[in-house]
Amino acid sequence: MKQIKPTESELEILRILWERTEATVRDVHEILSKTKDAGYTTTLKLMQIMHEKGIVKRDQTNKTHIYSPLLSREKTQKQFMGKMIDTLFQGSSTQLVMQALGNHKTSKEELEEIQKLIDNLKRQ
Amino acid sequence: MKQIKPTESELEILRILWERTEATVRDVHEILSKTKDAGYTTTLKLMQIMHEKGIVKRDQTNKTHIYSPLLSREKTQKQFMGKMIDTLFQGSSTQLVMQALGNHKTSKEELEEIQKLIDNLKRQ
DNA sequence: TATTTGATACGAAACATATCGTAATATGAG
DNA sequence: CTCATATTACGATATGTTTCGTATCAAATA
Repeated sequence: MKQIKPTESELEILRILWERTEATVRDVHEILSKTKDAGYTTTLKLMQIMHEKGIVKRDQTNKTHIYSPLLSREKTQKQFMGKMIDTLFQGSSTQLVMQALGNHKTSKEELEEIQKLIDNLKRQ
Repeated sequence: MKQIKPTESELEILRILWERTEATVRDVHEILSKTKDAGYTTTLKLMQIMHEKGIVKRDQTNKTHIYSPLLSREKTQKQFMGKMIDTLFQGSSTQLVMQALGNHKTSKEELEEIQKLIDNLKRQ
């Protein structure tokens, strides 16, 4: 089993691809350049590398290639969460949850949604 | 405000320092080498770099230096969680919590502890 | 005191990541 | 068809991370 671990920059690109399911380099670059200051070829190169690594696939029937993610958001979330829980939360996902809830303002509605989930989990 | 972001290897060392509040290079290396295959000087160098970066402080009154963390576990947790929520969970800590709860087995006691926290939060 | 042992310091090498300049190429406008 | 433009490809550079060999030094010990 191979563990592909996207880098920081790759994650930024993946985030965009996850949102729109597919995009060209220009699309991605346009969005990226709103918050980040890098040239077009930089984004291109990154996406080419991601393709080599198997992080994204691309349709190159047309001159302008269209990229889409091969790693699912869920799988990637799990992967990073696992690492995080191990090294930062002493293996306890509960600690992580407490941290997350304690430090970020969460609306009443969201809290209730979480409660519902917990009730379900307890029932098993 | 400077953002010190420990690397992967640095986190592994920090984890050990957080657990024992202080340790020598040998201590750290001993523990590390149980799970990782690297030479003593590698660990030493890493800890020296961490010192330069201000991630750890060291008492060098004796020949054998004693290291301790300068970054708190809590602060580091927050930092990484923040990044994670942004890039992987669309800014929603709730989504992260749901993921964490859904994917890892959590005991009934822990679930109740979380519920207590939620009740408190809702009361505010 | 001379030797061994265990520690730090230093520098180099091997990788990986991020950035970008330039070249090649296809497409569409005139 | 020719030219301008948008795109990909390629390669080089800069920077950061990880690894380790060798040198140096201090303390214990024989």
